[in-house]
Amino acid sequence: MHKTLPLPPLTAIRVFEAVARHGSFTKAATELGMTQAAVSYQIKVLEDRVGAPLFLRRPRQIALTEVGQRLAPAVTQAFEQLSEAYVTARGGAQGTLVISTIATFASNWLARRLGSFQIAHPSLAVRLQTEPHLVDFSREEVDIGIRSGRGDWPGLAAHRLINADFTPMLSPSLAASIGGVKEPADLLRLPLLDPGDPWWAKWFAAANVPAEGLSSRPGASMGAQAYEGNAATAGQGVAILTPAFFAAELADGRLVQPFDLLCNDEHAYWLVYPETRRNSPKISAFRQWILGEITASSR
Amino acid sequence: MHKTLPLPPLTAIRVFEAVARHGSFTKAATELGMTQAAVSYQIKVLEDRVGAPLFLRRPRQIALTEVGQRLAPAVTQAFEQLSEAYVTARGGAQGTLVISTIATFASNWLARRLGSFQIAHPSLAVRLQTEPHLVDFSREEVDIGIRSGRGDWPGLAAHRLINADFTPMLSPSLAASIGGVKEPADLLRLPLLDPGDPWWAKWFAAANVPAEGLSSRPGASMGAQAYEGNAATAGQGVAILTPAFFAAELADGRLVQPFDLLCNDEHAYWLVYPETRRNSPKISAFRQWILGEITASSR
DNA sequence: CCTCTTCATCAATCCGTCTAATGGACGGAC
DNA sequence: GTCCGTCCATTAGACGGATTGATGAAGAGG
Repeated sequence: MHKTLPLPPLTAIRVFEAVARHGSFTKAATELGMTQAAVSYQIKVLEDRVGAPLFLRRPRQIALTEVGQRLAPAVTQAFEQLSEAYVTARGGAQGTLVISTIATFASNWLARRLGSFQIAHPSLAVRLQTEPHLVDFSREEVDIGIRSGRGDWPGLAAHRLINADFTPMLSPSLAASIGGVKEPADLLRLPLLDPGDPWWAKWFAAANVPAEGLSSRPGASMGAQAYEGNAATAGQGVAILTPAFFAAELADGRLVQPFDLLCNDEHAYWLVYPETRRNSPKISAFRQWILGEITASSR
Repeated sequence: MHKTLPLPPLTAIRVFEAVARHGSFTKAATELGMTQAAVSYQIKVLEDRVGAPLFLRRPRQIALTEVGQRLAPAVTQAFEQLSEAYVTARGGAQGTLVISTIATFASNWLARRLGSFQIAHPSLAVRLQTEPHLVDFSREEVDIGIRSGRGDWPGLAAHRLINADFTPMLSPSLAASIGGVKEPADLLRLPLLDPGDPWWAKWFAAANVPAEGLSSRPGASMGAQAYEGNAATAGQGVAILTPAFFAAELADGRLVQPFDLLCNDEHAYWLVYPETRRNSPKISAFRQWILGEITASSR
């Protein structure tokens, strides 16, 4: 049976290391930011534990005893290794940012802007994961998440990015094909992309247009805004989309938004991360960047 | 300019090491002899310092994050090194016993008994240094000292070994050469070894023998009991010696002590060592042995 | 469904560590 | 020699980090 004898107090070892390196209690105290008295105390503690003096107290200088000489190099080396590992880990911790997002946001918003973040933070590697559900940050190795919801996740900090507003959009040529879209009811003369989407019903209701049997209308059901947006851009029909996801298409005229009427879903897209990590450099870097992008694009 | 970033609390690192090794907070707590709550706290502290989670909290088990994986091996290695160095140092500290003694005691008492100590403690290497003055234990690498004096050294523990008694001794044949030594004055008919030794004057005074001009008597002055003892054994004269140093010669008849009258010097031979080290294994081993030898030889 | 195990959290406590002041020992300057 | 500056040791006292014990939440297994 082999009983491992307990290590002496590590603070004492650390102090010993500094003293051995400097050959002086006072200088070690300065380096460690503590009093010479504290150093003296710690050395005494360690000497008690080891069972032998570690230093010879000579006038104006100290010298390592044989025991001390045997201990010092290994201790110094161990601390160097520890320090190096810590720095590396810390660096690694700051070097990779793992984002868990939902596909819609990734493809319609993040993808085309992420480049500017990477340019701003060249030392940060970004790993983008799209997952249907909000990850549990304590179980998965994820730094930040982007999710839709109400922003009320316990233990998580949440910043509202964009509202899940929706309104019909179509290509200018498709609008022209019926002589322009002047009022909401005009849309019913065009093919609706995914007419079963509950957003259509909501929007027509808000527009005061009776629109029964929408879900029975022929049309494609694609389920992801990116696809519907592409289809609309190609002039294949009218899609009901979140404008913030198609700012570029609206700006350059590939899509038009015929009506100002926006509906929304009571929920929004949020940036979320564990409250406790709010000060992590990479997290605040990303937060700062994305919130800046949001205000810039809504201007 | 390169600022060394401070290491995180070492207790936290130690806890982390144990947790990483066991893959369990609870088991690590058991190994470290503390509560699971304390382990949890320390890990959190370290995670705060590192700036990233070190473990993924999965049900019924934990797993290292990437950062943790990078940190753990180096930390374990560093602690192994530390532990090994500590054990070695501790072993070395206990493996060598440095005795600083005065020549007289070494040659007349210690030398012929030390063997039994080494047999009793085969793992202890003994280094015997003879020095005229009491060393300063805080400046010289010495574990124990044997010195004559009054036993009142501040900061030092002192055990009386033998009194510095003295009485005349001579070889049986020399005594027979004058028909036997019957009374103190008979000694004056024989050559005295080192007649200038103040011990002679003291002893004759105590014996009520007028003995003027002792120091002017012809004789050898050797100054060390060992030499005088040898000379006396060889029948070259009468020496005034400390009986405890010649127990063997008295026992086997090489020397005789004609009178019971002992004088002494007010001082004795002492075993001394720093009070603070009284519990050091090698010191108590030696103390126990030498005090046992003393009582055995005075029995 | 209940139980057991695991980790997280909280408030209260304890003890290890540190500080400030002081003293002793020594070396160097004058 | 005397004074001064530097160094380490010691002490009492205060602070704060570490620890505890109780409790809660989550999940696995019977």
